[in-house]
This record gives sequence, structure tokens and C-alpha cells, in this order.
Amino acid sequence: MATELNQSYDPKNVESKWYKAWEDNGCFEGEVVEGKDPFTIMIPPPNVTGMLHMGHVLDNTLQDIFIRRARIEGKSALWHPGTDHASIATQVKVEQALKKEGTHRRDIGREKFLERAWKWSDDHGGIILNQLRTLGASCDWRRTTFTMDPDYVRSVQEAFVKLYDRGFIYRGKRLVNWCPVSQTALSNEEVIMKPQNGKMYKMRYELVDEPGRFLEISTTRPETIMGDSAVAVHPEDERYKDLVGKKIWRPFPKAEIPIVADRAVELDFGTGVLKVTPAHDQADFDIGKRHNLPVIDIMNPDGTLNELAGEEFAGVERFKARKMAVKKLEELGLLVEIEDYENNVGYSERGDVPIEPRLSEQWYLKYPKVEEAKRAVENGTIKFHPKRWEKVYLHWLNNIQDWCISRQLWWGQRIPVWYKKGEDRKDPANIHVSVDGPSDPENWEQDDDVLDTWASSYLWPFATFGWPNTDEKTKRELDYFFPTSMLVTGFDIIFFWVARMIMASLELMGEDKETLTDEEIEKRVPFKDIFIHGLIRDPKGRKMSKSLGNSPDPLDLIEKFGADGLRFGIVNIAPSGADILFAEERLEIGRNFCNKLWNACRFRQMNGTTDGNRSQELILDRLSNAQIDGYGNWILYRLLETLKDVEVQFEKFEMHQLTHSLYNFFWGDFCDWYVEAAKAMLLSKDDPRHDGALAVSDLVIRESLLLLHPVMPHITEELWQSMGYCEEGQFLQNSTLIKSADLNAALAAKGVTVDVAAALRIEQVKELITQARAVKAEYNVASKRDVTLFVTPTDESCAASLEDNLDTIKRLAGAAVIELRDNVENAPGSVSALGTVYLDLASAVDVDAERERLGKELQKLEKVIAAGNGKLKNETFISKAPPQVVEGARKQLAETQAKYDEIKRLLASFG
RNA sequence: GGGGGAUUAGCUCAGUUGGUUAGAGCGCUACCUUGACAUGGUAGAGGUCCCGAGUUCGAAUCUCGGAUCUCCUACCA
Repeated sequence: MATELNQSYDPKNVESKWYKAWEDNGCFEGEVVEGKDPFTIMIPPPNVTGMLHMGHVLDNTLQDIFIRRARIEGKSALWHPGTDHASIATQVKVEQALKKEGTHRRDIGREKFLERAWKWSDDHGGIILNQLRTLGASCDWRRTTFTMDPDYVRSVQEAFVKLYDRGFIYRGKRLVNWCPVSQTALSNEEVIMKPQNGKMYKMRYELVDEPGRFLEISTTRPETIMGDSAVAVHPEDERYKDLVGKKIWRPFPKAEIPIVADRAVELDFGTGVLKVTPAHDQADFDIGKRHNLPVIDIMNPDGTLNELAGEEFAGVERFKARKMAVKKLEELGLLVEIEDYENNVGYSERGDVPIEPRLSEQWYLKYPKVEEAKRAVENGTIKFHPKRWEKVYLHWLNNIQDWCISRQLWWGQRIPVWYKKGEDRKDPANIHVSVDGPSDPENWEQDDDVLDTWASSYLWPFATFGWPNTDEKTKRELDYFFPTSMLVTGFDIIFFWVARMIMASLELMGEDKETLTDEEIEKRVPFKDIFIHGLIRDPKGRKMSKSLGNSPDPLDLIEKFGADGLRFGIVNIAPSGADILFAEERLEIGRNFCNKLWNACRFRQMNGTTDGNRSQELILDRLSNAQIDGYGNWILYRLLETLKDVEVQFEKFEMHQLTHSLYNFFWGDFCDWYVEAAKAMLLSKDDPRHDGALAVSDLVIRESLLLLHPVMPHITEELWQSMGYCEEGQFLQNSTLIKSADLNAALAAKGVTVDVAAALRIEQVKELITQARAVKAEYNVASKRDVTLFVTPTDESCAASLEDNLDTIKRLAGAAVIELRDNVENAPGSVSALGTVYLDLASAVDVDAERERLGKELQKLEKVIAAGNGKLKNETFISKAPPQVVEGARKQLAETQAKYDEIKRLLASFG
């Protein structure tokens, strides 16, 4: 069904057409197939209300590349899609909508609020999934999972109950990171440290027993003075030793507080005196615990102060209270000085305000299987790519702290805990933990809180299959697809998600065991390879954000460059593991490459029927040594090399190298050299090697399309079909990608031997052609195609090589005549391994220009020769370097010397 | 404070275990609309491989020190 191709590639209709065909024909469906190896990737679920951004494009393109590659490697590939309910992010958005309507979630109540949240999620959910379709993502959409799906919620609650029963989940009262905007606790990971230009206030507190004697204290938070319950100094601080145990005046509300000694105080920081506010600072909280100090909580959940702060402060917002407190210190004559001070302040990721350390009762998870999680990475069961992220992961695990998993939010999986109405919640007898709740619900009330989003997505690799259900389907699929093959994600969520998934899987994917053996670890890990890519930044290195306006809409980019162009472009510029500086122009290479691919196929179609392309077998049948010229042999050799390179790149997870290899091969080798060299044969049906050249082209294009398909699925499918590489109704993915070694064997079986030595000969011919072009360009006759060239061959075999390729050389160098001669005088020339090529200038040569050019070349070679000579005269080099290196150096020197002599002779010929 | 990473052409980056004259894309210059492609072709200019020391026959590559940038992490108020 070869069809006419347009002059330039237009992705618009092609991409949507094939995506629909793939979906309609179940191309993305991942099923248990006995006898086939599984290949599984779980999508990092985007926020349900999110929009596709460049980070998604990179992340999902990479996943699609691996999935599509697995398909044409004959594996049963499953890419499981879904979305995350993003508890706090979504709730913030819904609350903003409510605010616009002049209402608040507390006004409408939990039930109404959840209705709104569901509507929000239904309205916006799925948008991003459709955007992924536009990108060409080959997910098994039938399996799309949402973390708020009833089944998934149940999985989350089952996990909670199991972990509670096993003693990993507990309730505790301690300082948490409190977001005054969302009014919920946050995990440490959700707090972002930002450097702040603030003030350091130095003030003085008066000693109770010695009126008139003051201690100077520095603080950045004078608004918490009212919560001070002590002043602390270092136990070995000579300055204050006599004061420990004495009392000091807290200025307001005026009260006597003790001076304590604690090692947490830094001797040489500030004045060495620290005000201790246990309710509002983690370090102070710890000191307070050690000295049994009262905890005075002066703040309301919304960040305003309460009556404990004193009448005048009650109800005042914290930053306003800071100003008031400073003013008051000043009035009391207690303010010593204010200086500029830069420090790090923790911000709420979603609320974007400073978090407030706040004492509250929360649910915590003591991480299970921490040791096993480390071991899994240390013993190579799980591999990070690039490897250096292992350190980051292990460092976090080595310093791990219990995870606050409860959130004072409504949108999320509700914590499956009930308390007996009116009874003491501390008494275990009054706590009920189960998925289905107590049998007498009227006597109980459920915990108000929901779980941290990540405390649901950490089950993603197995809850998506229906865990902990034990039905036949779930069991069969988990047996087959789990552990999944790989995880593709950015380094920013190694702690949030990756590490937690690993621990959850180790704990839950098997029976309850205290410790695990290496064998058990291997069966329980959620994935084997973790591919960590960089973050996309703008050309100035800044993070992409809506407020900066530096975040392009991927759909616009698809409009401009095509999904395939975008995919190729983004992978091409993504170095392994490092951040990516994104600039739109850098995508042009992808679009241009699509066009090149398109035109190469178009040219092929212009030169003959593609009827014999139906299978690789048929194409191989059309090949024979007799029909393959040197260039044909060379391009087949390069094809085998490229297949091999790509195999290695997939093993090493080097995707930008992959695009470089494919680009260089198809454009640089096939289009620029093979097609150009073979044009004479291709264009003339009478040429005895016409059919052979077509067959070589067909094989190279076919394998190239297979190699490129994972990166550029749409255009390769279109060309696959139009070049007649498959039967009607079949798809590219129904074919199998052959391994380099197997193709070599298959060629040999057909009597086609790919000769390495001959391929190297062609490299020399290419070099000579390039030299000829250079000389022509130097004499401004580059565009003339009727010049005469002389060549003095280096030796007999070179002369034979030249004879064999004379027509090609003529064609590619643009010469009407090429004469092989023993000696040439007074003509500008250029030296190559095969021989020296001269431009015959009937008219006078610009002698000076030619001298200058050759002189320059000579200088370059002199350096190389000097270096080579030095090396070879060096006894230790001869004795210590490997023989082949020495031999190589000798050969190189000889060649360079010959070239040098030849140029010298040339130079001399100009008098 | 601790730990990564980076530093190679004007820009963005490759450079696989140390071994021919350090590469690519973009940009730039010149020439070319030659029967796939101007989203193209050909040729070219452009580099003290951040600095210093060391190991080695040999270092962009390994070791140590330094500089600059960057990210993560941390309870110096």
C-alpha cells in the first residue's frame, strides 16, 4: 500500500490518526502472556487536576520509549496509567474557588465540600491523561487508576490497618510543621527551606535577683517572647555559669522564668544566650523536654496569637505581632539593636507561607523495613541510574524520622480509626481501627483527618493491581507483572515517593515478617531499575513556573514541532541525570529530523516499488554480495554497529546518547553518504546494482524505523505502513527488532558478508571526497561540477580502491573527470590516506594562498609528528605501553609522516 | 555545618574502563535552489578541556588542593 508522500512532513493528521488506530486495536493493552517476558512501568501518577508541563513530557516520553522498545523486543509490556488525588493541592484549589464565591469549607461542611472536590476532580481529571495521549503515550488506558477510586481507597486503608496492627502506626503529640493557610500538619518533606532577608533582634532580659543586671538575647522571632518558658546557656559557658538555676524576667506577659544550662546552645553564636519557646521551636521543644519546662502555646491554628500571648496580642496575626513586640520592647527599653540577618525559613509547599512549628496530636508512621530498603539498593536488587542517586537515597534512610501521615484536610482517604463517643481517646480500649468500622457505629465517631497523599501513592506499584484482594486476576497479574521493571521519575521525589514505595512494598508484598532475606527482598521490591532524570529549567536555569511565565505549554510545542519532534527534541537535550536548560529552538532538531526521515522514505519510493518489503525475510532475499557495492557494505556495517550501540544505550539508560546515535546514523551516514553515493544506482533502473541498492535502502530504513519507533512512534508507523513493511491492518509493533548479532548472522545465512575491512576502505574514500571538496571550496569552484581532478594514489591497493569508486567520487566531489596520475605539478591539492587529490586549474593558481593553506596544514602535522616521535623514542613508552598501542602509534606516525612529506612536496612544487 | 553535581567552541552539551590530530547541535562565515529534503547540501572559522600540584611512558579522563556556579540536606536562636 505504498502511498505518495508530501514534500514535507505534516504531523497533524498523521499523529492523531495512528494514535486512534493503536487504541482501537488494543496495541497498548498489557496482558499476562505465558512464554513472554513481562515489562512493566507504573506511571508516576500526575495530579488529577494538573496540566501537562515540560517535566511530564520528559518523564512520560522516557517511559514510552522503554515501553515501546519492550514491545518490539517481543515482551508483554504494560504501562499502567493513573492520577493522584493530590490531597492538599486539590483542596487548596477548591478552597480558592469557594473563596471566590464568598464562602468557606467550614461554612458548607464536610459532605458538601467533598461533593465540590469530586466535581472539581471529575471536571479536571482526565485532561492531563488526554494530553498524554496527544504526546503519544502508549498506556493501557483500560487500567487507569485514580487514588480516590473506591478500590484504591480500600487498599490504602487496609495498609493502614495492617501497619497499625504491626505497631508501625501510632498516635503522638509533638511539634509538627503547621501550615497556617491550609491549617494542617505537613511532613518534613513538604517543607521547603527558603533563605530570608530578615532581622535579628538583640534584646535584654533582667535578672530577678539582681535588678539592673541584664542578659542580652538574640532572636529572629520576638513575637514568641510570650511563649518563653526559660532562657538557656551552655553549661560550660564561663560567662553565665553563676546564673544557671537563677530566675530572669520575661518582659511580657511579665513572669519569672528559669535560666537553664543545655548543650544545644551554641557557645559562640550571638550572645550565647537562647530564649526557650518550647511550643514554637523544635530545638526549644527538645530543651524544654530535658528541663521539664512548661509548653506555652500562644498561637491559633490560623497563625494568629491567642489570649496566652496577652490581651493586646490576642487575635493578632503573627507577623503583625512581631512588629508589635519589637515596639513594646523598645518602649520598655529592652531592645538593644536590630541588624539585618539572612536565615533559612521553612515554607509550606502549597500554602507558600512560613510554616509554624505547632504542638499537636497526629498519626505517625515508623517506617518498616528500613534496613531491607537499604540492603535492596546496596546489594544491587534495585539500581539507580545514574548510580550517584543511591547515595542520596541511603543518606535519607540513614537519617530517617517517623513520618507524620495525618492531615487536617477533607479531600483524601479518611483515616480508618474510630473513637468511642465521649470517652478518653488515649485509652486503647476506646480506639477502633479497621477498614469497615465498628459494628455499632452509632457509638463511635471517625477520626476527622485524612492521610497524606504520599501515604496512599506509596502503594501504587501493587495497589493498582487490586492488592490486597486475593482474587484470581489480581494474583495472576501480580505474579506476572510484579516486581515492575522500572520506575522513571525526577530526583525531587526520591524521598516523597520512591523510598516510601520501596519500604511499603517490602513490608506488605508478602506475609508479615520481622526481617527479610535477600531472596525475599528480591521478590518484594516494587521495581528493579530507577531511572532518575533531571528537572527541566528555563535557559537561565530557573525552575519553570507559571508565575515566571517561562513554562511553555507542551500542546503549543506539539502544534509547532509535532509530538514526535517534541519527543525527540526533549530527549535529545536531556543529559543523563543533570538538569535540562530548555529553549524552544532546541526542539527544531526533532522536527527537522522527522522531515529528513520523511524525505528519505519519499526518495526511496520515487525510485521503485516497495512490494518486496513485506518482511525482513523478503528484503534479505533480495540481497546478495554481487549486488552490494562498497557503500552498501559500508552502510550495512554501520547499521550493525548502530543496532549494537543502541542495545548498549538501553542497558545503560543513556537516552540522549540513543538519539545522538540514531540521528548520526540515519542522517549523517545513510542520507548524507549512502543515499548520495547510491543515487546513480537508485535513479537508473538499468544499473545492474539498482535492485541491490534498493534492497540495502529498504533494510536500513526498516531497521531504522524500528530503532526510532520508541522515540518517534507516529511518523515511524506512518512510514512503516507507506513503505509497505507490514501487511494491511498490522502495526510496526507487531514486528520484532532484531539484535545486531542476529542480523549479522541472518545476512550471512543469505550469503551476504558484511566486510569490516571494506567498510574501512569506504571511510578512506569518504575522506578523499571531503578533501576534494575542500580544495574546490578553497578555490571557489565548489559549485562547479565539471572540474577535473587528479589523484596520485598512495599505493597499488589504493589505486584499486579509487578505480572501484571512481564514479561515486566523481559524483560526490563534483568532478567531470578524474585522472589517476603518478605525479602532478603546480596544482593545489590535499592529502588523504588513499592518495593526494589535486584540482586542475587551467588558469593560474593563487600561489600565495595555496602556500599559506599548505603551510598551515604543515604546522599542524609537525606538532603531531613531534609528539609521535617523542613518544616512540621514549624507552619506557615502548616497554610499558600495551603492544597494540605502540603499534598504533608507529602506524600513525608513519601515516602522518607520509602526509607531511607529500604536502612538503606539494609546497615545493609551487616554487 | 554536611553531602552531591558542574566547570570542554559564542551558546547548550557529548567525550564509555587513561592511548591516533578533543566532537555534536545551534549560532556564525562563504558557496550552492545539483532530479528526497532550504525543516536542505558543501566547506570553513572558533578550544591554555576552570586553576595548581601529583600519579603515569602517556591525563579532558585518575588523586589531592584551590576557585566559581548550582542543587540537596541540617534545630545556630
